[in-house]
Amino acid sequence: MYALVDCNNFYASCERVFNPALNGKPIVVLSNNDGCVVARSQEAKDLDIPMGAPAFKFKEVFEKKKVHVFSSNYALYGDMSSRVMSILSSYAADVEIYSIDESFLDLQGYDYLDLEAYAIEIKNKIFKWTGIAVCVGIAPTKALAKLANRVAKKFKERTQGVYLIDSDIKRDKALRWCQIEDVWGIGRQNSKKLRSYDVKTAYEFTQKPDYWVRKEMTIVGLRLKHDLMGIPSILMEEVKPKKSISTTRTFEETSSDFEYVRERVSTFAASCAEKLRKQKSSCSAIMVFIHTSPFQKDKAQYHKSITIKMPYSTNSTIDLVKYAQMALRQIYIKGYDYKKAGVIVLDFVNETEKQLSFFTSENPKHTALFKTMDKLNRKYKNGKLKLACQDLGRTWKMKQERLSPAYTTKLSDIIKIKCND
DNA sequence: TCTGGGGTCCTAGGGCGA
DNA sequence: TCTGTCGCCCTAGGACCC
Repeated sequence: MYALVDCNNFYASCERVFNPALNGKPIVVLSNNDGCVVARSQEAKDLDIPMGAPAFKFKEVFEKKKVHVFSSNYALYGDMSSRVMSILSSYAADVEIYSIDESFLDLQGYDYLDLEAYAIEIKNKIFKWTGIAVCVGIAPTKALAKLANRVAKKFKERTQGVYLIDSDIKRDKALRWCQIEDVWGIGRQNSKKLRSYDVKTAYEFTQKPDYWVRKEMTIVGLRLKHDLMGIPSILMEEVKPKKSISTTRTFEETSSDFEYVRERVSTFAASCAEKLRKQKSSCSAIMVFIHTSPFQKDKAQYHKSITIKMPYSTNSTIDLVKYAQMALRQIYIKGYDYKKAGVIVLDFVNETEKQLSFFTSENPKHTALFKTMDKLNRKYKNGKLKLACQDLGRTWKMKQERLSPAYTTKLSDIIKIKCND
């Protein structure tokens, strides 16, 4: 059996833990740059504020309905997440951290326990120790555990936040209840396609023949179908090293100026280089993309990406910026209004296992140079050392107008309690 | 005025060597 | 030596997740 433990309205719950005055009030948390709604409390959901709603379009609703709006506070959410995950690790030998707010627990060999009671214990301990409410779904496969969790969340009163699918009858009942677009792994495109074939529920999906599912939805769809039927096909995953690192941003305004885009791409490449050095890796390929705003439909659209293989693997900011600019020159076309760009680095090797190239290699001085630069940048966060091709006047900071304190990770932000004696 | 960012996996189709 | 086929690798693009 597998358990899926999922935190309820995670970002909103984190904000509430240290600010109980928010209990019962609608809360939304915005994405980077305060762009879209990425998390909502139940009260905000009840106000029909959709996931992904652009914040500027809902400004009036927020004011009118007294919605508490927060910028993403990743320091807080990351720390709260690791507290929850560390509790979970004491309940199963194999825990797969699936995302910041959910984990799968492999409960094979735990059949001698009363699994429902076990799940209630997990739920209660997490709430007691962190203040975060979770729901637990337990089933013979991961996709069914996801579904069980959905049932637990939807019928919280009846299930007390815990639901077990442990019989064919319960499985069929849940599958018939679950709309096709709500199935884990069925996205917008696939649900549209399935609906066009009159497949409306998870149950109807499992009734389609294998060859049909394989043909329409590739091997991924077929694995999902089997998993939903109770045949384990999506297995626990171990922590794998990263295959790519990216830095991508939407611009504050559109720009057709090459120099502006070049500066942005250089800064993104520099950021990737820093992330690479942090995890002690080098990369040997770099991908750069640029595109116009898909929302400005009246304007000419363009999006293009290019991958460049480098002659040696490197994590030097100077090298990565050089190759990123080289890539940009190949895809940039004058006359378009660009809105977004990004740099993705690929093909990693361990920093210490770099393959030497016969003709060209990384300048050995760069290693020492960037070691020092990283050290200084960690120490003096406000006076960042940069390359000259980056905008030196700009302290690149995303819009975060409604950021809550980093209660658990910054000494100056720790809550102070007044004692009246 | 203002619509996120960071990932993974899979497939089709072309190039290429055995 | 020529040609066809198979399978591997690579890339771009699309789908999915949170």
